[in-house]
Parts: sequence; structure tokens; C-alpha cells
Amino acid sequence: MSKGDETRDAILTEATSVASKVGLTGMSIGQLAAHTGMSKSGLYAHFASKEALQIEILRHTRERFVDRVVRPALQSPRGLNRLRTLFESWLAWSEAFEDGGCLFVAASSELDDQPGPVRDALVRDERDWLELIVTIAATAVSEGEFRSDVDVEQIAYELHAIMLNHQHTSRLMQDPRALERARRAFDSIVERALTT
Amino acid sequence: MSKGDETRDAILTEATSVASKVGLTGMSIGQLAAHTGMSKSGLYAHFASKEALQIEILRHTRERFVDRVVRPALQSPRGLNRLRTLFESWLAWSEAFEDGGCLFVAASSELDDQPGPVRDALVRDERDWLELIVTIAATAVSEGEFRSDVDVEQIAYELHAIMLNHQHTSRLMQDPRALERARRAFDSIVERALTT
DNA sequence: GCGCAAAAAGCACGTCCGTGCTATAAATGG
DNA sequence: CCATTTATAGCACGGACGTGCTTTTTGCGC
Repeated sequence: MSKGDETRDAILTEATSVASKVGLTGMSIGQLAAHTGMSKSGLYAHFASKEALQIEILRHTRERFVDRVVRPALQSPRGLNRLRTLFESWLAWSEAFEDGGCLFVAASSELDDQPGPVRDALVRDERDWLELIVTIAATAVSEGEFRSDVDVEQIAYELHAIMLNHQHTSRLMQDPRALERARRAFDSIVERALTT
Repeated sequence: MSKGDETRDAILTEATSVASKVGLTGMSIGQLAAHTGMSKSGLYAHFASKEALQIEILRHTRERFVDRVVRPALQSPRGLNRLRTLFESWLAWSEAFEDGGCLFVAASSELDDQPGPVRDALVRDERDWLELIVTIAATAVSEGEFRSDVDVEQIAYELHAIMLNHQHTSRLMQDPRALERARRAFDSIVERALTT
């Protein structure tokens, strides 16, 4: 990897952290330059525009998300076990994410009324994410752990709801019982789907 | 109400609409002046600072929230009926809210890492809201509809999760089945709590 | 180690930001 | 209807914004 690619990567890592705190729109080039110790123009030379930078931030975050959340789940045994790993990996991701919670969660409410390529990229990511949850829930069906008549999309919907609310409860409300509540909610969603 | 109070109110109404789209921070005085047809300074004279304006927006939104969501619920019969009315009123509020979804939802992820008086005001509002859900769920317990051993705070947590995800599913993902999914999720949360 | 390509910095631009101060216009009470 | 309070506009400020262009510094292949 050349020098340029290295700094570009370092910029993206820092930008991801900043954006998770102040939002993709709230983040500014100057602020970012200060954080990375670079000049504004030196930093800006790596990207075509602020919008392009925002899209690159999403791409960068997506890669790390796959490493830290998706891969661990796909490496654990099919079925309920895999679904639980996915959920727990996401919780860990959300807690650990650079000081500002999951960037996708923040970006979701920031961009839901801002049409454009950044929003489009985010929607693609979220769609993939939801489809992944559906797919993994379906493995619990085919393993015979979940009843065959459960609506896996509804399960994905409800699990996703818990994730969004975890960010709210943990970050905004600073509720020390947030993790406990999230896990109990997960359990009761799962329990309803189990073969009896 | 004097002329000044009238325009002040009109400003707040417009500001609420703008803020629900671009966020409390993303909204600017100039943008707001253009939307209301006033001069920047004429508008600004009604508020001490942008931060004060943001807090007033929250207060204004809270009042309308009470009118449109809380009051209808408190006017319907105690118990599960009231809980369902609360949920349905919130759904209607979220759909109808000035083009940008529920402002509290948007503000929640925008401010969860921005300490200061605006965040503090929002946290108070959210705490009140959650407590109200808890209280109303408790009426379903005392009416004998919910089992007496249910954790009403957990129920409030899970209902709130559905609300957050409704905004996500409806606004960002533009899923036409969003309402249906939200209602099904509500039903299954309730069903788990029913006396059997 | 020299020459060239790549990376970073310097600098400048037009625009919008939040925020004051001062002047004008409008509403209100007697 | 006039006087006074109140509401709005005009104007200006310092600063930060995104974005280009030009120069200087740095890294890399021969």
C-alpha cells in the first residue's frame, strides 16, 4: 500500500469516528483536518468532494462491520446459535464504535429525508443488513429450531427495532440496564418463534 | 396574544418542520428566515440564541405531542385499550409530522453525543415519554388484562423500540408494509403479557 | 542519488453562518 | 390620533464552510 493510500485510510478511520459523533453532514473538512493534523487542502486532495468522502466513509464502515459483526456470525454454527452471535456481535460493535455509537444508526435518521447518492448508499447497506438477518433467521427454521410458519422478515424487523432502541437507551438515556433489556427483548422474540 | 407572540409561534411551527427534516443543528437561521419570509435579524430578535431557539422548538413540539398523542390516549378507557390508542396515536403522529418524521426520534440520534442544555431537555422529554408508557401499561395490569408479574418497563422498552424502527422502516426504507409490521410487533408484545 | 511522480501545504475565493447594533415601521393603549 | 412600546428590517462583523489552484515537500524507481 502506497503512502497515499495509507493516509487516505487513516483519514477515513478518523472521519468515521468524527461522523459517528456529529453526523455525516455535521462533520466538516476543517474539523477533520485538525483531528488528523493535516492541512485542509492536503486532506481534501484525497477525495473528489465532501459527498464523495461521505460515501467513502460508509464504504469503510461497511467493511469493518463485515469483519466485526457479520464474519463472527457466519463462523458460528447455523441456526439460533448464529442468530444470537449476530445479535451479540452487533451489541459489541455498537458499544465499541468510535465514541459515537453505530454510524449506520446515526446516519439512518440523519439521511432519511435527504435524497441523494449518500442516502442511496445507506439504503443499500441497510437493505443488505436486514436481508442478512432474515437469511440467518431462516437457518434457524431449516435447522428445526424455529417453527416453519414463522415470518422471518417480521423477526428481522423486531430484532432491528431492538438494535435501534439499544443505541437510544444506552447512548442518549445512559441507562445502565440497556444491555440487559436488549438481551431480554431478544430472548422473548426468539422464544415466540421456537418449536414448542 | 400579541402580534409578537403570534409571529413567534409561526416561526416555531415552521422551525419545527425544518428541524424535523435537517435536524436541530442542521437548521440555520437564514434558511428559517427564507422559509418564513422574514429577515434574519427580525426573526432572530425573538430568541436569545440558536441554542435557545432549539430548546423552544422542543418545547413547542412537546406541547403538540401532548395534544395529539398523549391526550387521546388518556381520554380512552384504562388498560390495554388505552395502550393501543397511545400506540396508534403515535403512529399517526409519526406519519403526519411535518414532512420529516417525529422530531424527537431525529433529535435523539442527533444529540446523543452532544452534551448541553438541548440534549438535557430532550432527555427529560424522552424520560417523561417512557414513564408515560410504563404508567399506561401498568393500567392494563391493574385492570387484570396483563399478568401481574409482567415487567412493565420492559414492555415500554420494547414498544419504544417498535416506534423507532417504524420511523426507520417507513421513512428511510420506504417500506409500504411498515405500518403492518409495526402493528404486528405491537400485538405480539401485548400477547405475551396477557393473562392466559 | 537523481529525476520524476505523488502527496501535502499554502493561499485565496465566494458564500453562509450566528450574532450584535441601529434605524425604521407597525401595533397598541390612552 | 398621538405617544410609546414593540416588532421588524438593514447592515456589518468575524469566522468557518466547501472547493479550487499553485507551490513546495516528500517518496519511489532507475
